[in-house]
Amino acid sequence: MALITNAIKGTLDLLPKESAKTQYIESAVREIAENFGFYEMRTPVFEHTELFQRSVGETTDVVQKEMYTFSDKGGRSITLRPEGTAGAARAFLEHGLFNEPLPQKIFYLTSCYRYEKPQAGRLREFHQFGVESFGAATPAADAEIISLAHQVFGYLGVQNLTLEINSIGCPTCRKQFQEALKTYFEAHRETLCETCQSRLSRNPMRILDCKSPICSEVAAGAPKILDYLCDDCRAHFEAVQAYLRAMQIDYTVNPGIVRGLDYYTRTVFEFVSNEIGAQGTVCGGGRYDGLLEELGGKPMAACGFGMGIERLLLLMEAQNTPFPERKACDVYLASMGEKANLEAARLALDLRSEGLSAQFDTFGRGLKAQLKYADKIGALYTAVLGDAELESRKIQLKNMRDGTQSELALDEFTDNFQSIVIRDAMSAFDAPDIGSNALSEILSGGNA
RNA sequence: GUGGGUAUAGCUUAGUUGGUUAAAGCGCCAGUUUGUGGCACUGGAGACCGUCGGUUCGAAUCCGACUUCCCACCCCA
Repeated sequence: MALITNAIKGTLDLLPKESAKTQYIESAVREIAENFGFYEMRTPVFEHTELFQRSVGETTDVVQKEMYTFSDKGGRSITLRPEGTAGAARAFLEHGLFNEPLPQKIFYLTSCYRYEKPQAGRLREFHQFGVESFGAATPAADAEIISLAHQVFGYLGVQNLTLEINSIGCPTCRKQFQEALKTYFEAHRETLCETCQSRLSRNPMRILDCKSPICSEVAAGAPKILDYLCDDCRAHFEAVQAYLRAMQIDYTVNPGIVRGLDYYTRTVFEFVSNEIGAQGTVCGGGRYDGLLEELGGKPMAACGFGMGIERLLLLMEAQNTPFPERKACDVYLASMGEKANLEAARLALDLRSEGLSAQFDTFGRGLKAQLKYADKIGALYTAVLGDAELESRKIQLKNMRDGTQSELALDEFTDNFQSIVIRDAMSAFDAPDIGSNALSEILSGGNA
């Protein structure tokens, strides 16, 4: 088949077969966020380019080479969001949410766009679940969002994730640290890899998480940020850890954690896996006390994280995490003959309005083929409807799992079928005798 | 942006040292007598062999470029 074109590089189509898994993750994440008091915010896919330059940082890789930026017809420079925090912060300020009760706790579940070379766990369009706690300056807020992410992983049954935390200090203590780093690495300049040599002037903190064995050996002896934290930052970091211990969340302090977005201050953290390839960070975030002011608002503390949905899914699949099955078709209405076809359509609508999943033939198949189809789509029951049934006002109901067949009154089909579905659900829960007695009463009501 | 690998029906693959209508399994559709799924059998649809160009009497097969997807660097979720 010669297609006109294919999907854009680094993008994925989510087909019906796979969408149930993603929906499951999304609904889990929504529910947990709300349990924590975080409510959804939706912002546009695109923003003024300047927003990301100011928030993510002019010198970051994301801004310098990964953004989808274009001019619209009005000559504005527009950028597809490369991450979720900037838009959320903008909306928070624009709508005066700082006048609402603080902290304002929001979450988002959206697509993000980064022009990168695709590889395992890295796409050009990907999806993030993110959380922001605006206005909260205390260590409890850092710990709360970390525990939220932790709870998501626990709920979904994800295993073997390590939580790594660090503090990169506030602008004042970080400056001193960077000076110290620079002089240290300057002394080892010759042994560093090429990229790290260029990092030396740009952002020496990056050298700390270089994967080259030589660089990491040099980095091991480098000054530690934790030794340079000012008293406030140190106390904050200690308190975050105290909260994590109190909530029994395992973590390791990794002084090498350096986030690539400029807005971070103090706490930074990552949930990392080694089971999904080189891009192992499933969730990353931290505190960004300077961002709101940087965007033109009053100084206000905040923290948040982003979680990669595709990476999470990848990880769950790698671990064979069980997913709930998509709701099956309760009943397939197999019909033959013009009148029966019409009756099937009417019945299906009736069943559906009662919240049952019902399907009928829209393909023009014969009876046998309809049964076959019902089997393929996993229908729990098939109702056979022909002239004879129309005549006798009784419908043949076939249980597709055991093949048994029974007769139901056509005129009360929906009600009768509904009780059967309820009975099935009860027996799946191993219903006690009292329950089934009550049910058999219901069942004997309108049923032959 | 830099490397390495890859490309044949919807999917997974076969295709001999270039040689006629490119093959199989799965999947899809239909049938196996009259109104009943799963199993089996039979048949059918479905591929300009990633694209363009080159070599050749002749290219899925050889050569080149481009593209795709995969993996790693880089960076990040």
